[in-house]
Amino acid sequence: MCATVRNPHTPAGARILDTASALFYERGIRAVGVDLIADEAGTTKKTLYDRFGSKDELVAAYLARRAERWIAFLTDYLAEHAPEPGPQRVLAVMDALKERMSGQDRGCAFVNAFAELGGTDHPGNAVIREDKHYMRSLFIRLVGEAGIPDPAAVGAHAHLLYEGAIVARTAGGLEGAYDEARAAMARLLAA
Amino acid sequence: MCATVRNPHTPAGARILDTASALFYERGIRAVGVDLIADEAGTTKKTLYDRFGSKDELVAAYLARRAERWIAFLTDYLAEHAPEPGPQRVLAVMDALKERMSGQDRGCAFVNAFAELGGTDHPGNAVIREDKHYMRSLFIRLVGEAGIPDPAAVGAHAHLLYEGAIVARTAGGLEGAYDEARAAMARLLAA
DNA sequence: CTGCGAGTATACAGACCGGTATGGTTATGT
DNA sequence: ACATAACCATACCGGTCTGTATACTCGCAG
Repeated sequence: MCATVRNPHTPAGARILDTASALFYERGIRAVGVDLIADEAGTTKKTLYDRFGSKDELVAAYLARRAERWIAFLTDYLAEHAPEPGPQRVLAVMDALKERMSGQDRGCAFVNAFAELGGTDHPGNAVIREDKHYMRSLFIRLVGEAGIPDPAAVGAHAHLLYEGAIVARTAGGLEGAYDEARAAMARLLAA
Repeated sequence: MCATVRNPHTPAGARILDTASALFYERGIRAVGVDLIADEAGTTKKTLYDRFGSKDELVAAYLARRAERWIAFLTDYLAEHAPEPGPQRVLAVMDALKERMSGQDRGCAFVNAFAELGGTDHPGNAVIREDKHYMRSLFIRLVGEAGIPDPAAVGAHAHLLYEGAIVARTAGGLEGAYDEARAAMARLLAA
């Protein structure tokens, strides 16, 4: 029963998802074939298709897990470094981002995926939008909890700085982008 | 003589570049094959390779011309709508962006290209960085000419809002992103 | 009139793509 | 003891990928 939905939570399935995630992020989705993924994961294409059904669904699983892990990291980071509401808690999101992205120069996985999948009916597109909307509403919530007026607008502005920083740092190669975005955010919150 | 450098400025060469540009932007670089480009341009692969040498060089030509045209559009827009230095001239960049991107929901061509080419030695990568650096220094210059203190920092902040707006609007599907970025920019310039 | 650049048309090479088929092995739980 | 899930190994399918080869036509400038 349940022929369409597979269970990827097996040792080989985990290896496949780990390998695919690294390769997709590092080289791009279309640049990585299923043969390579199976090879690098020390398994076979048969197992890959038994676990995930198709490359598209594997891509969607990659994006979904990446979003899940980033949110978990961010939540933990905020709880530890900025547990109290206030402007510092908003700025701590940028600190978390900077720490998370250190050593990763391939930018935002969701923006990159959008570049390859956008405009199609690929199952990954829903995950991409979901991530952006989550970050947007997180900023709005944090700004509101900080007692800053007009949190919908100011939170949106903070979110734009967050997104812009990732692009500027990676595609633009501008090394100070995360610090700049944090400074701009502080300025906006104080205005 | 001059075997490596071809001259793409011929009728068929122009058709190929036009067709390739539209397809690359709309569907992504790796998703579009040279056969399709030649077909849609009403010519042959032979001619494509005679004019551009390789797909990689055609991609680089696509990016270079896109940057060139955007800068020309932006320069004209500023000269017409905000000829005098001042904060309004900085904000006019966002107006130009909004007008330019109306009807185009596939985001920044350079960010998209970075998603597919980043981390390689593809000739297009230089064009990508060049564009981001141009926009960065343009913002710094405009902010400086407006007489605003610390133009290096404030210009950088404006640039981050600019980049973030494109991502939020396209990958994130957030329709008000350009207006939000303009408002945030005004707020920053006034602070 | 002749040489050349530009273009058309078609076929091919060699690799890689996503996906399927067949068949055998091992571990586990009933 | 027997089914089942998970896995490995290998071969294959039709299609597409970038890039090259061959051979022809046309217009133009020296």
